[in-house]
Amino acid sequence: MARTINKNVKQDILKSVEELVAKIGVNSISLGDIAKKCDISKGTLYYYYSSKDDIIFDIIVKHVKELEEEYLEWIERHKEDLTPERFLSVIFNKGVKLFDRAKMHIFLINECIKGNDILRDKFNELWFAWQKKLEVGVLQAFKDIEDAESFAYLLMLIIDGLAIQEVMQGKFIGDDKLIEVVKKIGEKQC
Amino acid sequence: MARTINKNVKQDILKSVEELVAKIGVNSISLGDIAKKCDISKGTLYYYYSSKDDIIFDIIVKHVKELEEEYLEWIERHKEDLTPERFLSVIFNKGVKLFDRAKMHIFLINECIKGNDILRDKFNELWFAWQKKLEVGVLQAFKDIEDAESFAYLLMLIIDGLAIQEVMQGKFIGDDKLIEVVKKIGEKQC
Amino acid sequence: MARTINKNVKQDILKSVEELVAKIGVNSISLGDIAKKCDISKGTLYYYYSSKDDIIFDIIVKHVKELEEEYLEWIERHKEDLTPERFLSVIFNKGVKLFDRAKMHIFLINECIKGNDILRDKFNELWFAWQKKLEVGVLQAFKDIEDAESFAYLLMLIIDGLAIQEVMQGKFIGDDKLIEVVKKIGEKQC
Amino acid sequence: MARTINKNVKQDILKSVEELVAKIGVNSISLGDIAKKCDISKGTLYYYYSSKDDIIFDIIVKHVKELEEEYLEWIERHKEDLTPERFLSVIFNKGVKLFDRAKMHIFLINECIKGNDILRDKFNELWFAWQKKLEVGVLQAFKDIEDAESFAYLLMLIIDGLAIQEVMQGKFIGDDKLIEVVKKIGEKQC
DNA sequence: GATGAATGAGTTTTCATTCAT
DNA sequence: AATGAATGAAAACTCATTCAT
Repeated sequence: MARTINKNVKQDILKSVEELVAKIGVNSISLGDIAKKCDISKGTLYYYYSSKDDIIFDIIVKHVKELEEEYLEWIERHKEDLTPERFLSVIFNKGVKLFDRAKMHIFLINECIKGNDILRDKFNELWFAWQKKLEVGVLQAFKDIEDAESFAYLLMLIIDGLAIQEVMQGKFIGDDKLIEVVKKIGEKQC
Repeated sequence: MARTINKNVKQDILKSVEELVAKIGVNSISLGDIAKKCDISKGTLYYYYSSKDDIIFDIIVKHVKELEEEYLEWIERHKEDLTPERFLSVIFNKGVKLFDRAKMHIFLINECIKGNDILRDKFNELWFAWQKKLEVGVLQAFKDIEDAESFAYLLMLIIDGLAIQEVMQGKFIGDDKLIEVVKKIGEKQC
Repeated sequence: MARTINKNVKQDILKSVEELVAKIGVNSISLGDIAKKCDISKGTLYYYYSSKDDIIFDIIVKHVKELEEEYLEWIERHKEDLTPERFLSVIFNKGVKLFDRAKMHIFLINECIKGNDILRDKFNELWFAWQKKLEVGVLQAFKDIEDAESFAYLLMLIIDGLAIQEVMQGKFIGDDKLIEVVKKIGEKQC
Repeated sequence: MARTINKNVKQDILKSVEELVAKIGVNSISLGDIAKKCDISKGTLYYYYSSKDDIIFDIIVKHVKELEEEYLEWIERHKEDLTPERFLSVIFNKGVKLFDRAKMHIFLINECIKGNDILRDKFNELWFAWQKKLEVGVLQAFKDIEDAESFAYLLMLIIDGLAIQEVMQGKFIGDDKLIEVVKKIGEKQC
């Protein structure tokens, strides 16, 4: 019998899992939790996904795609007045935090490094694609930048670092100070 | 009265767990695995530690302490010729990576954010203490630095970001480029 | 090697176990708990007692003996003015409750019926001996009593029933009412 | 493995647990024992009940409800000729004993007092409800009774006491004598 | 398409008991 | 006389997965 997959059910599942992952992490959610949240049976879950890993894979793709899309949208809206401050502000202050996905971000990374190479490679691929798009924004915001690629890379590191800070609820020095420091990199020097 | 715990067994356990955590992550190791690796019974494990969390707690303390110690040692050895390049090099290239603890670092963070507040607060406390020590190094390496605190904070973010990169085996742009970029922050500008 | 048993240590153990049993029940206390409360090692515990059951056995003997002694002492003190009310009052209101041992009483009974026949027979033997002594008190308090034996037996049932009420924290009707009801049994009727 | 669909799995479990509890007590039965007796897996047990306490809770409700029902049925059948003797006889001789549940009764009480307040309150609630129904029987059997409430309470104490006697296999004086003694309470006095 | 009963291998944890010192 | 390190068997509980319906 050929399977006819109902897209709506799949999306329902993903949305529910996303919420659960963001709350309690990948390892802590059981398929029972997911089924209950979706108001479907565990059997149905297995009709749409062949394993728990399968679900997580889809979540990762969705997560990075959404981060990217929301970023691109923002850049598009502000392309006229893209000052370094505003650019860095959206990256830092609103970056992973804006989308309220810091926790999921870290949880997913953790899942990737537990041994699932396919998952990890997919995440890296998507992450790298985003970095390339970040470069475009960097060039727009910092006219005099010398090495936009390295700068974009640095921003990605900082985003990951901030995600960790966010989930760890560490002492944050404040956006203004952070922006002030990083801004210098893109500015002309003597 | 006062229990004299066999230090060797406790250290044996910690070392084994460290290796296992670095290999397969906190959630993936069972107490059975640990006991087998140490060649002791599960009962003995509980003689030394009252729970799995207890063990992880000790691991975290050990992990951050060691990172700190090795860093301080390095700074001490190089205090005569602490150029910005060398300083950033040890932080970035050798930071978490040097000690081959990136994976454990991320795994431990993940463990912290799963809901164990005590664990998380301890990690934050230790991490903040290290940041303060980093500030001292920053001041030594960058004579003209304006805001050493923010810079040290940035470095911590980058270290976390690099740890993620390391465990995810993402495309790394190379230390030289990264150092070049970050160095600018500490330099005088027009 | 002949064992030289230190009476004081044994008494220390018994006292501690008694307190623990009264608080959390026989099954819930571990030898570790006992050792900690006595401030001795588990090994020492095994020097004085060959098993957990051994300890419980001693506790039971001590428990019933003390109940009996305190009762006899009280009867002796009040033999001059032993009204039915006072007698029933001490049996009911102060019976098991007086000695604050209701919980232990029930816990011990439970232990006995779990399969340990030796324990059970010992308890019964002691309990029956006490019943016989109760009969003497009954005869003193109720001059016109017809069947003192049955009455004493009834009192034993009530004491057990009250012990259960006590530990279950059920709704108690009040001593006065209970005394009033039971008193009738011992009184002349038309 | 042959999967035999059993619609009455929950009832099977309860019945098996009841038998085991009556035989060896609550603490002594493991979920493994139960599963084996029901010929199901431990997993299945947890499919129907979320914990051991959950099972015991159901057992308690069932136990008290059944005691009550059988008593009410009996009263209904004998309402025409409810002499004091017959009434007391069914309460004492057949009360807890009749239904062969004395052991379970005590075991359940013991479970309640070990710290499980919810269990205890439930038991008390049910027990009190039964006492109220006993009062009705008392009024029917003893026309001249003054304080039916206290008398019913006394009967409850005696039932508990008899349950203990039963499980402890103590020396029983005989129903006739006990009935004779208690009967006096309900009779007119000078 | 969808279900939910059933599973079994896995997990963490407890604890009475032993024994060399 | 006393200890405490070590154990192993058993406990309660979890959960991804299967499959007949």
